[in-house]
Amino acid sequence: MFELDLRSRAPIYEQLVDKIKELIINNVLKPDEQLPAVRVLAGELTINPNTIQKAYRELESREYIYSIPGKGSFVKPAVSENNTARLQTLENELSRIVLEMLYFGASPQRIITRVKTQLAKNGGGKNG
Amino acid sequence: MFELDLRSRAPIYEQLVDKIKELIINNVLKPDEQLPAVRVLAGELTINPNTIQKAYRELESREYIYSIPGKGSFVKPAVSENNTARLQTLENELSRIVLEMLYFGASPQRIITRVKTQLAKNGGGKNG
Amino acid sequence: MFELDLRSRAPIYEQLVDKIKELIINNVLKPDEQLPAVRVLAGELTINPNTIQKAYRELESREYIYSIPGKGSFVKPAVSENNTARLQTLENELSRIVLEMLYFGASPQRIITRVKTQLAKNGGGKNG
Amino acid sequence: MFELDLRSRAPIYEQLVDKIKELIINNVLKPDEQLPAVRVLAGELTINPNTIQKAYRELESREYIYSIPGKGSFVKPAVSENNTARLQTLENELSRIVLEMLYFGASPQRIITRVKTQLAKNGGGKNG
DNA sequence: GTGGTCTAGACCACG
DNA sequence: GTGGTCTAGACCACA
Repeated sequence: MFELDLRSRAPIYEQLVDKIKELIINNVLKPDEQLPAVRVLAGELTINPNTIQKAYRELESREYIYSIPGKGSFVKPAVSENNTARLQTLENELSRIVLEMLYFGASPQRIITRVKTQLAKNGGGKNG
Repeated sequence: MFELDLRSRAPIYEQLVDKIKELIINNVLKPDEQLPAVRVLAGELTINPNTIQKAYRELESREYIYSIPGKGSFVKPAVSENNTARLQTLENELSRIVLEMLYFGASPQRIITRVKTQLAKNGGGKNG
Repeated sequence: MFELDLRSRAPIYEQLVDKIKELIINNVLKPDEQLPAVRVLAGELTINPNTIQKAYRELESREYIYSIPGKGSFVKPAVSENNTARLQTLENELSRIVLEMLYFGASPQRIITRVKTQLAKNGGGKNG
Repeated sequence: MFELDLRSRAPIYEQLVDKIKELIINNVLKPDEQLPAVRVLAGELTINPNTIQKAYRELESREYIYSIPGKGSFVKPAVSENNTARLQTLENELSRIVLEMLYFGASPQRIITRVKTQLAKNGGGKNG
């Protein structure tokens, strides 16, 4: 299910967070779908259950998933409202990256093309 | 000159690196302009000179600045060549962010507009 | 494991970097082998752990080793690609040294022999 | 006469030492030829006379030049004897570099060719 | 346990 | 004056 880079500088739990976030955003994990149980995933990835736990807690606090005690963790359906703050943050990041690409010599054309390609792949339907 | 968040999880020296990188990319700090002396900046920010030095050293190894012992630290003029690897990384980040914006409800139109606005501001001249 | 010259003008951390680099290049330290822990090595050499860490950090940014926080530091397997710049630098050094050897009276024959001997020892297999 | 990189990390006096050493080894500065006076050179290079002084002192202690008080500094003729120690050092450097080139993927053939080319250019006559 | 961060304060090389 | 090096010792995050 996941591929972790145990050699990476990035903490394992953070890699997990990013991977799961990615799967959710790409709609691979559907809304309200149950995530693998902590122990199961720990077994599969042969890493410490505490690390999984930490990743899930992190995802929960960032509102990508929700947990029901005794039942498990589930993908939280995205709400297209009240995300102003988050979108603002993302827009700032976007600007920063565009600027940095220009600084390193990317042509405006190349940047626009890249964005449009990405949008063509994912922007047509509703989240995927 | 800078605003640091001493409570943040991000190390101070890394915040410094990011801020200065930003100032350089935004051409606020011009090529070959001298950066504040280690001790001076440390005094202004009331943090340890070693922390500043660590940030400067990091920026130097990432080729954003250069330091001349006994003289000071200076903004390194950008060379727009052989940045393939860096640009690749940035493009991946770009894709990720576009995807995440879509997930949080931003319309493709809004994203494109934002990018074009940014390019209009900075893509015409020479990073300025 | 190492011998340091504390009186030398060369900084301790730099001597460390050179020694370790040498051990890696000579395949004494094998790829993915763990380096001594910062505190352990500091204890053995009776120098400050920060100095060791500085050396390790330097080696990491030069891509000779990689560090996993909480795990340790390890020898990074060499990738023989895109080292054009580094090889160029080394070739210049090579020329300089050959020239200097001639100046101090070494015969061309002696120089060639020395190089060939070195290549015979290490150029046949895979750096071993 | 010289080109100094005032932005380089390398101290100016050291750059001077290297440049002059190079000129001597390449026989551009002939044996017993007088070097430019400290003040003159300082004027030409617009750097501090102390820096020139330091470079000359360094070259003298390394036996590349000799100074006659009140007269000036002169190129010291190379003696092809008693250079065993120096040649030993150079051979070690040579080995180190060859090894490092191999490590970074240079073929033995490429290394040999480079050395032979250098020898062809400079190894025919007596010092150049 | 590991490496990473930060502080306080000393000393040195350079120009 | 500048940046560079080093020490001593504290605290934190990760697994």
